[in-house]
Amino acid sequence: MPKMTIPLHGEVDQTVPLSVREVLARRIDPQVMGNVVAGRLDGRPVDLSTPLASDAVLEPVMGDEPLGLEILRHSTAHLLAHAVKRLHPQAQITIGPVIEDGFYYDFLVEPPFSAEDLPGIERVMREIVAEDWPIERRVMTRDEAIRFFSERGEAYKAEIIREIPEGEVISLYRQGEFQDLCRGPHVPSTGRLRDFKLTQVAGAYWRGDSRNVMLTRVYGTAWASPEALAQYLERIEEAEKRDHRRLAKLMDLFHFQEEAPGMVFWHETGWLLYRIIEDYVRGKLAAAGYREVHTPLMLDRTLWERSGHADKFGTQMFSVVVENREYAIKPMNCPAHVQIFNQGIRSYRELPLRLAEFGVCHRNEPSGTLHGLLRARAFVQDDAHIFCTPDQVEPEAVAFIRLLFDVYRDFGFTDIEIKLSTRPAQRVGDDELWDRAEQALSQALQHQNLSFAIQPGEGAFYGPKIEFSLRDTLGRVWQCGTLQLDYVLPERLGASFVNAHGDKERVVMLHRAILGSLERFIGILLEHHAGALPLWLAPVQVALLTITDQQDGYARQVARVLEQAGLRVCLDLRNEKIGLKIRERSIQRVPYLVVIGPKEAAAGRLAVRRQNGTNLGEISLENFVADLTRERNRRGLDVVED
RNA sequence: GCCGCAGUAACUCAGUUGGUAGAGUAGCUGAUUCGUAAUCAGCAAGUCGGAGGUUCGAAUCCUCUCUGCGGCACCA
Repeated sequence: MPKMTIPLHGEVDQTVPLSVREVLARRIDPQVMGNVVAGRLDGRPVDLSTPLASDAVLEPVMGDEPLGLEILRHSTAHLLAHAVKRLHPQAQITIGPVIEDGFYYDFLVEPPFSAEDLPGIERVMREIVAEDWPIERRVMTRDEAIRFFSERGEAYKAEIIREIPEGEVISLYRQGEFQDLCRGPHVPSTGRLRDFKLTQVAGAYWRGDSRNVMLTRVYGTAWASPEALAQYLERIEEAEKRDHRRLAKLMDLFHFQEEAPGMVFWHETGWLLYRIIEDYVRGKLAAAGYREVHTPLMLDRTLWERSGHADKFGTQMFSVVVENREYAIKPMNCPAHVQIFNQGIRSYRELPLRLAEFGVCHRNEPSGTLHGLLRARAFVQDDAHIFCTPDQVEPEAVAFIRLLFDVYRDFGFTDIEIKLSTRPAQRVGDDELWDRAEQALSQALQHQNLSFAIQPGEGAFYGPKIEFSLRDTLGRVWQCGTLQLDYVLPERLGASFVNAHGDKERVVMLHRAILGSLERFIGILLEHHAGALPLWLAPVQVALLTITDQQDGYARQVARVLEQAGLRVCLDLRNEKIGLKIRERSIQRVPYLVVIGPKEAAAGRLAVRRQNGTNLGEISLENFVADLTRERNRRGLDVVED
């Protein structure tokens, strides 16, 4: 409904104060009133029960607008806590905020809930809804509130109240026998909460700190209508269908197994995809003046001590002991690249020197974090280090950002988030150096009219950095690209050059990656496209499907022509029905399926259909090759014209 | 690493209170030569993640351990 604004002049009767609900009910159709969850008084969200004390401007807050949904979800979080307390009076309530698409509530409860407890909790929630308790606000002093919760054994609530700043109003909301500390506002009664579902349980640390106790977190979702709830649940299902680990099985790309946790077994088709991407980036880097190198997988521990990695990340490095020497498997390539830079005496004339490497890195990621390709222990980055003079930092940054956007566009990603992380409290280098470094990076971004967020204090101790994140079709954000300025590593590993005056000068290093880990990027790509990769990336681009063995000869000829045009072809001559062949290749996400029967063989043509089921009808081989070549070469710029 | 859950045939899963494992798909064999998302029949297939324990007897109960899944913390 259109936003309604009610100026209250003349509506407020000082002797008998009206509530927000009463005033709104005078203007709003009773049926519509059922969707009003709260009011906005001079722009401030308030409960419907709020008495109107003075003239103001009042608007209704509908359940399906963003603020209204937030209120619904927050009230549903209270409902959840209410149900939990009813089932487990000894449980302690802590916090229950609204999050994207839902809410959660953290409890201290022994033993912790498991997923089987959710239906029972949900049942009690629905009972409380049926009881339709009014939700009432009241205000307490700090001491009253602390005493109130302490007496009820709610130590966490009391702790939260102690930390509320002086002068802030402390309000509680009551529904039946349950009361919770809350700023509000809330829906007027529990009967208003209908379209919700508890989705999962998980452990979560009190205050997000792993040194604290682990609480039990219950996640839920709530919406303004059954349709909206159903739509959300469908969206979740859709996302599950896109899971890259599931797609990998269907498409026969890779697998994991117990003996190599977090490390990928790439199958033939998956490795083909991997090489397509690696070769593409390799070409881009070469064109941008990078030199590709290759360095050892493991290096003596002493080098990592000198570089500072052993100190900071030692526990996350794999190591091997042989003949009393300890080698650390590299978690990154940079110290090795410095070794290459350090061979001989470098002149300023050689700078900038850009060293790239597709080297396998290993990081002992904590076991609980592994997640298919998206968080692996062995991976390859499109990694490179630029050794340059301080003056070259900005132009190098500009060139890098251009290259990065070029690459992202080819992969079909245009929605990029940029964050600049500036000097942290713990850092090395003087302020003047940091001023210059931060300015070089931010000017490089501004130079290209890119908008970016600043994350103050989030830079690495050795220099500021820019992070580039992609937003995929499901709206999820993935950090991929990075550009980091580093003054420390050259210092620690003694990397310098001779400047134009013949003096030795410390070189500046830029760490940079565009895709980040190739493994992770492939996982993102698969989920982004639901496995249906753009033509240029598809490991198999065309499947030729024969109707009977009478067409084998013609199909072979067609395959040869397509292969000569540089297309990746699968020739399916099996004695199977065409329906089965189409089904299998569709599941494998082959972009183009070509049916070859007696008709096509006789006419020397092709019956073409897309992976998504669109039938393109009969095409000549010549036109087919031309169309596909064009589509392939367009890469990310392709707009499929159906 | 922490909390919860799970691990049964190549894959997806079923297997009531303990009584020596079952389906669909894939595979193999045979038949079928077929027009746009599953042709039919037969056969074969499992130390029930691993180790230990309880028991006359364990996929099932207990302990330990590994791996995976969902979160949390972490992510150079």
